[in-house]
Amino acid sequence: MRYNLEKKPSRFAIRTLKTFSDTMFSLLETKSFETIMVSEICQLANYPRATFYNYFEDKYDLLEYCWTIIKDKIYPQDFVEMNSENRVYEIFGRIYDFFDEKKDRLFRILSHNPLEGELYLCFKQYMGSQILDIMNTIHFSSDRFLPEGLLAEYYCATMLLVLEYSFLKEMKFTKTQAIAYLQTLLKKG
Amino acid sequence: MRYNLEKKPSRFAIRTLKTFSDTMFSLLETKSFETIMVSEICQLANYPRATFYNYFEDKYDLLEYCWTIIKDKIYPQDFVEMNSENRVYEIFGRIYDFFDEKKDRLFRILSHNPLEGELYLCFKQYMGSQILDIMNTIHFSSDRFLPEGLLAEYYCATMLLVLEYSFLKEMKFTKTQAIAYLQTLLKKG
DNA sequence: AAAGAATTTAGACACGTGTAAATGTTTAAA
DNA sequence: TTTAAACATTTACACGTGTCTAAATTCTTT
Repeated sequence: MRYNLEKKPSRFAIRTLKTFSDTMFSLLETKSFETIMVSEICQLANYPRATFYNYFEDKYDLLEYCWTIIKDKIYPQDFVEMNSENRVYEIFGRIYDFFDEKKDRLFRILSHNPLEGELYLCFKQYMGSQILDIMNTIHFSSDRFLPEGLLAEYYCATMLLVLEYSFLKEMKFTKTQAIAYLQTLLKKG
Repeated sequence: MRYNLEKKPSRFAIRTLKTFSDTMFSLLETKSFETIMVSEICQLANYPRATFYNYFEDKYDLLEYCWTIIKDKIYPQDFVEMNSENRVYEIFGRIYDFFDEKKDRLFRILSHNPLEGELYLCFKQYMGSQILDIMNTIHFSSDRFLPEGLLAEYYCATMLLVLEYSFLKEMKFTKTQAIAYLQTLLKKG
């Protein structure tokens, strides 16, 4: 990201960032991320290429910015007050709800972007890093045998797996089904 | 892959494929995959760029070919005769041994290619797809509640996680440690 | 409303990529 | 040894990328 998101953005920046991310999202409903070109984004957004590069390193950078917009809507700040045990399932449930809410647009995008494609990988990676951050804040007292970091990554990977199966592969689990599967895998069932 | 690996390769092809993959491997010990250019590979391999493109789509394609060379050395064909229960740990053990054997070169390569880099991702993805293929041949009778595919992916992801921790992150588990951790996570411990 | 700061713009540039056509070279079989 | 197919080489080209500059425009602040 070339533009500094920390400081208060100018009207310039707000307008430009929104235009570029909107354009990316709508392009993704049209074609695969691989075939989307910076020039194309700029043409649709009615900005010269130089402006694009004022804000983003490349198209991957813009994509990641798009995910951060989504994230702000998924993760409210009230995780800390929950008890450790149920936090995993609470978080999982929220992410499930978010996906469920946006599933129309999600499926439209995925119809052009296969599971082996770049978009899918980038998104999965981003979700993973976000969930891992949350998992790392949880102290799992139950299991002293395993290293903490390993356990956090294990929880994260398993959550991602069930989410993936619930929404992105052929089978579409309901929320209760998905949580039951997660509990079984995490041996709480 | 532009070159058809199914048919019997000519002397030309054998020589060329080996030269390119050797060059890639030795370049990876020198610098990051991101900074390696096709032109650079060709210069070191003493082949014109056009020859490269006769064999490979791009540098990612060559990288994947490099993995297939490694794979042939990891996976002997005698998996089928093992009983389902222990096959997971047997496979895990073999992959552990393979990594352990090659760890010097591995660390040299990783010193130029960080965990967030392309090389690491590509490799992980390739290992994942290979392990998943094997897992899908195993029928897990114990758990009828969970969908088969989900279970296979779960085993695959968990194995990858422990391998990653054993070799690629700061902590270096011994083989028995690693297997014990895997067993605990898969709730057999 | 005006000065100063920040942003946008247009165009040119060097670079790596991947393709295509024409031209040599090697291979293996008759 | 000859011959045709397969392969390698050379060369040239079109394309997208990312960088940079200086001028024009828009925003912010006073």
